[in-house]
Amino acid sequence: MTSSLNKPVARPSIAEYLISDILAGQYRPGDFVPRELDLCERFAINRSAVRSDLRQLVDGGIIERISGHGSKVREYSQWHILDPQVTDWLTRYAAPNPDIQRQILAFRLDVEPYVAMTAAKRATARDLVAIEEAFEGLGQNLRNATCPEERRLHSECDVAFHEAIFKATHNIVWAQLSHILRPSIYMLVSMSNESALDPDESLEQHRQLMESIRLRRPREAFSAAQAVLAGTAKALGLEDGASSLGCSIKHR
Amino acid sequence: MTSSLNKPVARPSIAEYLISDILAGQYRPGDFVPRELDLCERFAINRSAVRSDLRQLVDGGIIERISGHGSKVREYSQWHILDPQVTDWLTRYAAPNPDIQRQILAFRLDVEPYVAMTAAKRATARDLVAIEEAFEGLGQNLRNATCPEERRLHSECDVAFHEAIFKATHNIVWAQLSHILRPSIYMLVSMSNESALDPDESLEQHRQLMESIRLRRPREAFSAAQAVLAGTAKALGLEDGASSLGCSIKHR
DNA sequence: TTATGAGCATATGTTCAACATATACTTTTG
DNA sequence: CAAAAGTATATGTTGAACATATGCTCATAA
Repeated sequence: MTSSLNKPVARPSIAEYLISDILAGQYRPGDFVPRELDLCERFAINRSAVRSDLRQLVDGGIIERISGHGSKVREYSQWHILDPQVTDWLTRYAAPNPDIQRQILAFRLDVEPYVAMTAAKRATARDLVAIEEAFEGLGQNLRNATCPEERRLHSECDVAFHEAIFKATHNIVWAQLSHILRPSIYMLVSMSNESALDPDESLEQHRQLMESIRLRRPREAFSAAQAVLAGTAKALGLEDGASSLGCSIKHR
Repeated sequence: MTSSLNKPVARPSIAEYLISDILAGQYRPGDFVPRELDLCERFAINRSAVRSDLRQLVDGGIIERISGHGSKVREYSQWHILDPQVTDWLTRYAAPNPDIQRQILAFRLDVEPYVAMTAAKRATARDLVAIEEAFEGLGQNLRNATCPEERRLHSECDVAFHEAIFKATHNIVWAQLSHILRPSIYMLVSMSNESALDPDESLEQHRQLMESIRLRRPREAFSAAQAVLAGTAKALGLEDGASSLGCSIKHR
């Protein structure tokens, strides 16, 4: 019975422990992590569990296993940063590399205006409901920036807002991509919401984006999405990189 | 010694067997696949191996495991079609759903012109080498459409061509996305290359795309990429869906 | 002295069997 | 007839034994 209460807590998996150490610089690309048997002893679990966790790291492109030798940390560029699991780890266990932040933001700047534009053409009433509900949540959890729980809710709604727009394209690839990007987006909005920025302005930008989609004005939706992301970039102090990349979509 | 020769052949994994049966309609969404012990007996392997393979299917979002009950096939919409493994299975074991083809093509129509445009702005000499090498390969394996091996090579080069352009954006997210899209792109180019279409025209379209990137003409690259994809759509007989979606990028 | 190969130490890869837990169905009892 | 207890059956977890791959050491011969 009590064990059922402990279960949800879940042991911080060895994967998470190792990720944490890797991101902290304890093990760097090219280094070898401790061998399986040492990990077994250290965490007092069996080898099957260790190997299961190590496999997660392999799937994420984070380590490379060499038979009879050990598990080597791969170069950062090899990591599967579009793997939801990997991005989730990055979100929780690292102040991610600013360069990675910038590149993810640059990618969103490339992509989201188009997604918004497509959504403006194809969104159904049901899609609008989802977008609107997320927007309501944004407004409700706006003020109490002091409470961590409120902040978390606000970020969740922000993510849900963007996710609903992806879904409104009615293209499975975009929809799936939104799932993949979810942790990345969460990371970016969390960080940007912590920054000191006018919340009312941000809310207004989101509102304009939503309205453009509702009124089926693709070009306005395009611009509105750009504005929202520009706000995020500004909050993160990444305007430079963002603007230099933003040019890739200012051609309309 | 001989075993080392047999290894590369590899047993068709249970995952592949099940996928094949699922795609053939043997097991449909909502159905349960045979239980683990039956699969053990059927393929004469141990349960660990079976479970390992089933886990692959779970990772791909294809089945859902219910403790104490069985493994249920999930709805197609739940499948992780951006997972390279999944798309690879789809490529090899199914004449994929035409609707999925259309949506993937629609996605590429949304995305690749932008990727090409960005590549035209940022491509280095080294990037151009990769693009050019792939293009050379395209030309060399053009004529002998009779030989399956030549056809395979041609498709490989086509994929490499697109992949090199993704890489030339110098954005890790686009680069990773190219890896994820790789099997999908391979599937599409293979099918389009089997269709009767003027190979010289296709080659010329690729050449124009390459030249636009070399000469740093983003807007031309944008149009050229559209042309290449339009050719693919035409070859697949998907012009309708493609054009209805293509409007999402005809706004320049 | 150096290059090569056999053999050994060590690490990961694979398989197997036993036990734990979760779910569905059946039976029993009020 | 309904609810609860019990049972059957499936998946989940664990631990040990064995197989294979890799790197290192040492002996031997050119």
